[in-house]
Amino acid sequence: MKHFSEISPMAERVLDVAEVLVQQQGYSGFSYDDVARQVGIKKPSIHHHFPKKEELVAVLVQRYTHRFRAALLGIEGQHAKAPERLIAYAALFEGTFVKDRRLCVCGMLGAEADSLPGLVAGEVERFFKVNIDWLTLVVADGQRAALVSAQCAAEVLAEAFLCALEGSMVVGRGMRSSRGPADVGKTFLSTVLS
Amino acid sequence: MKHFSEISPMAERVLDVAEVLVQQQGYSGFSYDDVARQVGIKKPSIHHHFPKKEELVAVLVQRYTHRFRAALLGIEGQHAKAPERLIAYAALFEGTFVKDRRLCVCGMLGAEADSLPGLVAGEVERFFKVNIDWLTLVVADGQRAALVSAQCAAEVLAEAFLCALEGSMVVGRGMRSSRGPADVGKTFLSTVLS
DNA sequence: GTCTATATTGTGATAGAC
DNA sequence: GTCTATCACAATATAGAC
Repeated sequence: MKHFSEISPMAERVLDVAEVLVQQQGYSGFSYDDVARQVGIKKPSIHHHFPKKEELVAVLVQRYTHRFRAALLGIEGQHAKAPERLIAYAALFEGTFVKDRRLCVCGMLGAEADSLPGLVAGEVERFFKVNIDWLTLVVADGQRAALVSAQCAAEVLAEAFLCALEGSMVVGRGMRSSRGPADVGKTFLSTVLS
Repeated sequence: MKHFSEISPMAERVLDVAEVLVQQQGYSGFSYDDVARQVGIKKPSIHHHFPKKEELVAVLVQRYTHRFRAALLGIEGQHAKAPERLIAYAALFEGTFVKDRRLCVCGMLGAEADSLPGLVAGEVERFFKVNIDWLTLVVADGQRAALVSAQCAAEVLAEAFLCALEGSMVVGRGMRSSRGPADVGKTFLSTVLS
């Protein structure tokens, strides 16, 4: 399989379109024809860049995870303390959700995990691991500085926080109204930060 | 559209099978043929009971919401205080998830909300409203008794709790391991209960 | 790289016999 | 109520010309 860093500009455009489609319709909800129409080339041309759907989406998730890691690095550079970092993390999800109530790519694919090809499922798993690992480090740091409640283990708190954010997008979509990830994240943090 | 209380035994079996398929594969991920094979009758016979997919799933969600309300009533009968009620509520989700990592029907459909027919989207919205309303009453009661943190409004806390539970199923599925709704619910509550 | 054409399979849905 | 047969269409995917 190709690595996302060595693909052509047109393949990049394909990924851009497919990413939004995954966020809106899910893996089984979008087709090569949807992508082709939005990109402005024909269906077989999409197959030229990504022979199989499984590969297209796997590369898409790889790129998504990579960009997420870059954003996490950005947060580390902008905020020194755990509480600010966790708020900035929630803002990442909010930024996705405010654009037409788009879901996190891996939130959507996580829900569909049962019917996902192996390659894709593996990349989704990796995304969540990366996020929980990073959150665990931030939470543990906050606990050492007595800025975050030490009532629960860092890893447990980290995972619960991630679940609340992912869930807020699903629930927010299911109800026409409701709060977004920023609000739910703030609520969660208000019970955990000192 | 038919009401779920006045359908034949065979239609009930169809709903049973379709419900699990929705939880595993989502609305766009299952087909009338999948249902037919598992029920043991042919595809057109499914259409006889539910002419359109939209109707089948709408009735399915109606029944799901109804059963959920019955379970909520059961919790009120078994537990008097808010903390116990909230723990029992999380156990409801855990009960679903431990069966082959099944998702909440409306967690799955909420993620797919963008590509859902109107009838179905309406029923999903109703499910979430019912749950948040009930949770809000329980949380408010707990706050009055000083058993639940009054730092946040009852409704806000209720919605965050629901999000954490729905999210725990999505994330739990996306990672091969991870905690289930019971663990995540417990973590959330440990920060909120006195 | 892109296209037309096509293979193959699957989908929701209907007609009409039993 | 269930079936066989069939429709119209959409899906992933490939062959081969340009």
